Amino acid sequence: MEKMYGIKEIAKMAQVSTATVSRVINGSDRVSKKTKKKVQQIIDTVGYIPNEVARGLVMQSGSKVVGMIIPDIFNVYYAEMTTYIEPALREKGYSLQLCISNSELEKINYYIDDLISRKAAGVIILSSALLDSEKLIEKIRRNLAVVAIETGFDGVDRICVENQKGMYQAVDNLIRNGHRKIGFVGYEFHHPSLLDRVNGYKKALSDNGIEFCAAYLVDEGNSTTPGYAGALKLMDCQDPPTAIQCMNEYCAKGVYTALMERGLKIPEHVSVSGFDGLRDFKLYSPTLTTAAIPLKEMATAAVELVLNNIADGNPEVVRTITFPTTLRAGESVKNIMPL
Amino acid sequence: MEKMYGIKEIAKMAQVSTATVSRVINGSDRVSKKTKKKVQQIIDTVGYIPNEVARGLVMQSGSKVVGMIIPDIFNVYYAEMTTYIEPALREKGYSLQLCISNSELEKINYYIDDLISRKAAGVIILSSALLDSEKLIEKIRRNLAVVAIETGFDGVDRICVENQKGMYQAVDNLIRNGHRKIGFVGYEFHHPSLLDRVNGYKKALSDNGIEFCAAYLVDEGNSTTPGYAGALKLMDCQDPPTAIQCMNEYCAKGVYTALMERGLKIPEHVSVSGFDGLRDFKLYSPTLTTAAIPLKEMATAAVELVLNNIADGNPEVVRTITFPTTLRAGESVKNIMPL
DNA sequence: AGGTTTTTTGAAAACGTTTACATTTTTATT
DNA sequence: AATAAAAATGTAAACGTTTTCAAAAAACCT
Repeated sequence: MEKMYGIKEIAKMAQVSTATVSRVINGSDRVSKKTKKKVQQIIDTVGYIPNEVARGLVMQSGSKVVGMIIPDIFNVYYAEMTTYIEPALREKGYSLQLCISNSELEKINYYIDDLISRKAAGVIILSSALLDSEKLIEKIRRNLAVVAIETGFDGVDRICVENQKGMYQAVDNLIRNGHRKIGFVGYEFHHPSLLDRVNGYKKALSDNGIEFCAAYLVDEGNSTTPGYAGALKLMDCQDPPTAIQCMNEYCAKGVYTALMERGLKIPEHVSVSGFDGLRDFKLYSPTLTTAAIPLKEMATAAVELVLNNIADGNPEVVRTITFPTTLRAGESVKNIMPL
Repeated sequence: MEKMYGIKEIAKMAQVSTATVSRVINGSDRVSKKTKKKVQQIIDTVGYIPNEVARGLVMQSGSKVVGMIIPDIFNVYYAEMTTYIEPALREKGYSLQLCISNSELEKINYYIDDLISRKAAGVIILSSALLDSEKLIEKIRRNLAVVAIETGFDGVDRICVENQKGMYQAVDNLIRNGHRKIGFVGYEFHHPSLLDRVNGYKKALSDNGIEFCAAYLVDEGNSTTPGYAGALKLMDCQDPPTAIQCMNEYCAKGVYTALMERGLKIPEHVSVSGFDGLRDFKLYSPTLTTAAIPLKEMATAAVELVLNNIADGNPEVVRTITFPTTLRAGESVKNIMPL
């Protein structure tokens, strides 16, 4: 990693001042065609690349980096988010610093300090856990443009999903297909969003005059293994449900496996309905009827918002953008309505 | 995003010089206990966080950032890599800049320039495509500590997998279980590693005196959908194979689905064998027999190597570290050897 | 006390840029 | 050809740190 050419060397070679070189680099300014050409030539031949660090220092612009704090890149929900956010940022000239938090407050703290000290321009926070450190939020707000996606963070701009309404629709759809015994797999409280979903389930039932049955609500966690276990548990009820609503698609995955192993066909024997609409699960067979979250739109909105906040500073009064889900019909729900 | 305290403000408040404050911040140096305490107190109360940008500039240390260029974060292979690499870097005080390339050379070029201009310390490159831009590699080598993982990059330190040997073992295992009609799903040439795997398959056959049958080699791509199609194609042979070896686990996923849909039990009717050993696919049922790549060890080695190169500069003569695979027995292979 | 060593501190340069302001050159106007 | 206006260029300060070197203060000897 030998000594790089700097603007000074370029200036000397071109026999102009560093100011002129700087102006050439940054295009815009007024430089004569002749010198511009001369300087550009030298820049090209030596392959000079401006030092963003120095630039950031003098311009007080911070480095054009946006941090993204996520619990886990392995979870396809976050992976898909990342897939959308990174290009959107890059398009605007920003780089993405990936920060994997495991939902640990300590790590989040570390990353925030890191981003601040690196003069990152902003941060997008995704978290599956409720965070409520007043001090942390204050620190973030003072130093970074910030937006949170579906997170318990209060006091910063947020991108949200209509979890309750979405779940209501999904369950209502089951009911409209004649189901009245509807199990719910994947309950676990560690995030308000999840609670909202369960409330949507309950509300759909009660609005349709169906009594909530505790045995139908399986609360063993919201990933694949609990989904698997949950489906088995439901099928072992003395009066098993005819349909299963899942907290998310990880659960649905487990439910599919469990039902298949039991020799129960979807949707002939049991209907299944999901939540999230992730790209990775589109290959299910039979295709899953699911309440799809507009992940891409959310990602775009988050980037837009954070860029806004970079430009204008975080707003005094926080904004919340809420996205609706869309019920995407698949083959996993059967109409059992008596004619 | 108000004006932050700088070292100057701290110095003024503490009534010392900036040099002293700097020394306190960086611990090590010789400062009297009294002043150290005084300064530290002020730092703590105002919540001063040093400006890494300025620090990087004067120290010529570059920013403590390592880029990671990957084709696609959605692919769990890369997601799992990322999961291991990020914490390993963080532990050493480095941040990860995520660069999603879609295997496009143009984007890779962009990211490299970006990393260089930001004075990143190094870059870890994963690529599913063969890259051979002499000029690009030269530029990388001159400006960044670099290591490539399983990539066609020549001329930089590399982390590799014994693809051929691994596939040989996997297929050999099928043969030892009595299979002689062995299909291969997922062939697609866009990377040397994949070719190596196919060669391993062929070699295992020939070493065991089994003639290679072109109809058994399905080359429609190496992801889930082609895996699905490939399995159907194989089963439609007039003399279908008794076992299917997959290029990777995405293929295996498709194969599983296809066989299930055909009502073919694994391993009773058809044995299936995979490659990669990714965490995400451990939930398969029946569990997949697979040639597992030591992803975590590779990630650790990559980080170690890149840190070495950050410290000592890229070596004159490139190093290659090759990792063996491990055959992980699951339930997907049945022994049909006649007794 | 006085001198010597050691410890602690500060002043100022340096890192690689951008930019306000001043100066020089070119162009336009008469 | 002289002058005014516009365009191009250069000088030097600034960004927030670290660090070298020198100076001041403290500690230790006789």
